[in-house]
Amino acid sequence: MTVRLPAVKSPAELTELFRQEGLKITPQRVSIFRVLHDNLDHPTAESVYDTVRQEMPSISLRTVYQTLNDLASMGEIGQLDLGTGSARFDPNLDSHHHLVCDTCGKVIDIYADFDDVRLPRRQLQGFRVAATEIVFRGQCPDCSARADRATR
Amino acid sequence: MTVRLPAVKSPAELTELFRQEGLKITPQRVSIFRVLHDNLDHPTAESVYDTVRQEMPSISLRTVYQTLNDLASMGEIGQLDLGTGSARFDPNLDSHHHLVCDTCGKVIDIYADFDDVRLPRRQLQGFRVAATEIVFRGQCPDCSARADRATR
DNA sequence: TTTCTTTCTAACAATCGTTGCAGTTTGAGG
DNA sequence: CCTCAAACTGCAACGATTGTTAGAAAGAAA
Repeated sequence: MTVRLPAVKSPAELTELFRQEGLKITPQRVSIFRVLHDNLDHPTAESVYDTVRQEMPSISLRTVYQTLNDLASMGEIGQLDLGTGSARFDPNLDSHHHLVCDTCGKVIDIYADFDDVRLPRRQLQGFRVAATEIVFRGQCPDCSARADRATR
Repeated sequence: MTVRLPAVKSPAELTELFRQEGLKITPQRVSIFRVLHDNLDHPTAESVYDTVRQEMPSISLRTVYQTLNDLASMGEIGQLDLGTGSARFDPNLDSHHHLVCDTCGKVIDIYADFDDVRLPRRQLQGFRVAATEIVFRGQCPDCSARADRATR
């Protein structure tokens, strides 16, 4: 098990990338880039929307989804489904794993390689494995405390 | 890494369990029990519905959801969200992991304990981990073949 | 700068999986 | 049988996400 560090792309870099792809640079997109860069969390489309709307109240949720999907298909951000109802976008591209609170939905990154999580060929049955995701599920300290209080 | 075997509960056992809980034994429920028992797959509510409907055309999708949720909250089946659009119910309760085809959504059980997948306390930050899920993502043999054919 | 083409955005409607609700039906104990 | 709480059905509603389209705006060319 090895420990590593996160890494994200800046708004300027993303802007340049869009330009190279022949995509237009709009204030909406730049705003979204900024929010993603300032956010090491795992925001939902809705939460990016809420943040962007503070500086650009007219933006539509549709545009946020569109831009996040574009970024995801360009491979610039990741997309997670952790069973919390809505998809989460992950500005952190490093291969990493997740610690999820089943009570409040909070998500924490785990930077660690579990080198021995490999399947023997016999179990693969011809599958080509492209990625291995590990999700640790449980309760965050806040929710644990709240639960303890309720039981008393 | 250790290898183990699956296990499921029979319709009779589930019936008995419901009786003990004071829940009624209805033909709908028994039908659903049977389908789950014959199914080592990871059916969606919709697919259980389709199967049950063959012998009981009048059953409603609502009832299927209801019963599956009941079973899940009694801890008799598991519930998975593997990002394939809809929730999957897992009649297999043994702790196990999953191999998912990102193209067609097929899910295969992996019976193996990865004993060394543990988080050091320093990374836990007070979290209580209740379960560890490992998802291997990739392409199943069928979809690989189809993709190869398309590229040629 | 003006014009033109192309792409984007906003608004709205539609879809999908799932759940809430209201009225009707039914299993199980008396 | 009867009764009655519990379960069933059908449908409406809901949250997340996507399709559509008219109008606006960006970038290129003149």
